[in-house]
Amino acid sequence: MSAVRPKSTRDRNQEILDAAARVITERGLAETRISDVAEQAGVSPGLILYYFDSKDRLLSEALTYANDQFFLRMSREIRRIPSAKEQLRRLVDLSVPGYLPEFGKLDEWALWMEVWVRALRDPQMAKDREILDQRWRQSIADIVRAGQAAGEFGPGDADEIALLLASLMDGLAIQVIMNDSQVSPERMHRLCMAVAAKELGFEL
Amino acid sequence: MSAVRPKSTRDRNQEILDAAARVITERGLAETRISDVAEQAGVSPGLILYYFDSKDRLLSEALTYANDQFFLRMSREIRRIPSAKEQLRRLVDLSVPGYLPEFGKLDEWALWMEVWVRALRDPQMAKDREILDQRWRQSIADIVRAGQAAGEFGPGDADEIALLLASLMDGLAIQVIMNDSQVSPERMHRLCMAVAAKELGFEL
Amino acid sequence: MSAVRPKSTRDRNQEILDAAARVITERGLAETRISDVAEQAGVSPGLILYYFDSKDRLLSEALTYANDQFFLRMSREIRRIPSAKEQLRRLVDLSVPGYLPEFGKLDEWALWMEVWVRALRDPQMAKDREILDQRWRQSIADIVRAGQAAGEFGPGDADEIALLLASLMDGLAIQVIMNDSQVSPERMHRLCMAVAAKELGFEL
Amino acid sequence: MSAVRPKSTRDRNQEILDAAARVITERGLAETRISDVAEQAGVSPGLILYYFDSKDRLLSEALTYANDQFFLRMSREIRRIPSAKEQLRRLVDLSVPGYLPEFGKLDEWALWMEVWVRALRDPQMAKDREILDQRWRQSIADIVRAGQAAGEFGPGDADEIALLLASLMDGLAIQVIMNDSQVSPERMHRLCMAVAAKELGFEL
DNA sequence: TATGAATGAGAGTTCATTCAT
DNA sequence: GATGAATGAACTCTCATTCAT
Repeated sequence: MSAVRPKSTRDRNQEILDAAARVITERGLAETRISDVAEQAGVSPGLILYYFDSKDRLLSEALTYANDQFFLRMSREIRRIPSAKEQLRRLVDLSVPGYLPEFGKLDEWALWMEVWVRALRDPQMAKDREILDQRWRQSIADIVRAGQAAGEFGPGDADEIALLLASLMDGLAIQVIMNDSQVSPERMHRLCMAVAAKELGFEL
Repeated sequence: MSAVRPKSTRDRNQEILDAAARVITERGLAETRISDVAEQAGVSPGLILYYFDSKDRLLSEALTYANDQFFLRMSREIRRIPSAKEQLRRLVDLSVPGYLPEFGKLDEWALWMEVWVRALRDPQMAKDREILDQRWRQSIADIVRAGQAAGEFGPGDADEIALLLASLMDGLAIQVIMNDSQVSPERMHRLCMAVAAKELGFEL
Repeated sequence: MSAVRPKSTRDRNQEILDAAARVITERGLAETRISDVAEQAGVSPGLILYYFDSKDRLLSEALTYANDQFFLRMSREIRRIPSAKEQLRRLVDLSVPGYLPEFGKLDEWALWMEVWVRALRDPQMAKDREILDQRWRQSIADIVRAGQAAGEFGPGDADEIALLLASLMDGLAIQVIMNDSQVSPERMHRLCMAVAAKELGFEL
Repeated sequence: MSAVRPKSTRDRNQEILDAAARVITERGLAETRISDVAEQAGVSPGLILYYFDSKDRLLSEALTYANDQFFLRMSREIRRIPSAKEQLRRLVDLSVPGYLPEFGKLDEWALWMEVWVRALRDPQMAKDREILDQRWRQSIADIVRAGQAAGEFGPGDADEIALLLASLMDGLAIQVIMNDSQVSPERMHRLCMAVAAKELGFEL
């Protein structure tokens, strides 16, 4: 009934983080101002600082928040797939920027690269990044182990293979989101699956 | 008030680019001020703008310049090694951050990551990055082809293997320079060489 | 660090324009810095840019604003005078710099000259100047027509006479505010009235 | 024979003043940089300061120099005309900006307006301006007196009439060079000649 | 004379942050 | 909770001026 109802702290927090992630994706971390985030969130710049103590805090939280969201979405989706091989394929599908037309090219990876650069000098960010990355590799390793247990994959050190695949995807994704003329999403996808097939001994 | 002996334009240009690269490595692109570069170069801030029309121009040039320098140094060194396998090993040695104690950990890779982030929104940087990256993959592919011609390596698409190795190194290096507790320089080195050995059919 | 009680946007706007006009009058357009205006207005330099997007914008607006104020003050005063001849005399009184001891010599005319110079290259200023100038000549022409209707003045093209008188005052005022030793305020006043009397056929 | 021959101090001085006048006319005093003048003169910025002690000095001298040149050119031309009435007409012809198609519209007047603004706060410029202006009015008065002596003109205070005409031309010229839609060069010319005819009792 | 590298003193502008309302 | 006026600390960039060559 009331025209303007104050939102719960929790809602506002998320709204602002969402807005921040969107702005960072669009303009890059360095070009993101508090007022941009405020505008995107439809609130005043002052309110941003009311919820987050400083710009730095806001941006850090936004970066990990967005990555977290991505991870959760992907996990939820993959958990529903019965075959490990298909899980792996879906994971690659979703990780190759621009491979699935329904997802933007930049979105997750651009943020992820900002995380890297920031983590170089921000210890908290570095810590967060390590956690996120290990969780990511862990979930790949889990798929590998599940596939091995199910007989879908051959033997091999799951953690080593996970590190290989995760790193390869990182390295290739960089070039894909840069629109490198020689590294198309399709080529990235093919190479990732080829390496996975070779390492895990399955047919493509 | 007091003028100092002028240097040749060419020298100054390089001096300033060197200084800029050093500052960017140390503080990060976002935290690099013109006055930092000036101080590092031992000149006045005004002079920086005298040689480079704007801060943006300076930083862009510094990034590609530094990468170029790295590539040339590595090429020169590798060219002197007779065996392709040893060339590859040396290339990995030099690429793994912190693997050789005589090289700093950050240096090249930190700059390289700044290039990525910047290239996302700066078309000129994007163009430069693509050129640098292709040259890099090319030189790996050349080693592969030479090794195949010499019978050191087994068959395989040299360009594909080069892309695989280059991307893998990119992805792993990120984690290594982040001091990821699970990805040491040694582990990165081992994994790169293992993949190379497997793909190229040579003994470690 | 310490914030001061905010004023209404409208008030602040006028305060700043007033301050700017005062500073321009005192120091000249070329020597007017944002910080001068800020100091004069008793606020921080940042606030000036908060209200006016740029220094240029501020100065342009200040110039037309001040001229506008002058015109309104003069109009209000003249409207109260019943006789056209006396209206004309009062208009000349107020226009001759330094003629009335209670008015500063520079004030309006110095600003007006800055408008001229700026209008030479600033299209917006040129447009504003034309409007202000035509309004000014119009109000002289109106006095002339009223006097003719009332039989105080003889016949003649009111617009032509207005242009003559306005231009003559412009040209003379320049020399008066320059303190030209041969063109005193009194001489300017006498000459203007003499020309008016001759053109309009009234006794001084 | 020698490729580059140093110019005489006198020549260089004039070249630089000419260049400065041209730049000021084009860009306005406020936007004139030493390097602009240097470029226009085809020399290095350093040399400008070698001939003129400071930017201020240079600009002041350029302004009076250009005005001086204009006055001398006009005087020379008028002296050759036998009839005072025709002398006066020619003087008006040359003074109305844009009236004679072979002369630029801005040129002299734009510089002259810069003189006014600068003279407000620069005592030396003020002194120079007064001299130039009195010389100008004097030469008009001389024509008037010559015409009266020759019986071309009726009686009247020559100095007063000169002041009237000079001021009227100043005031009208401002509007003409501003491209005021209601004050064309022709209208200015007509009005000046009409006032002259009325004051001096001659037929147009 | 002439050049142009080099300096340094600003100036405008941006923007995170504060705080009265 | 929410706003937005206000501050002030940077920072980039400009430009007159100097001076070794």
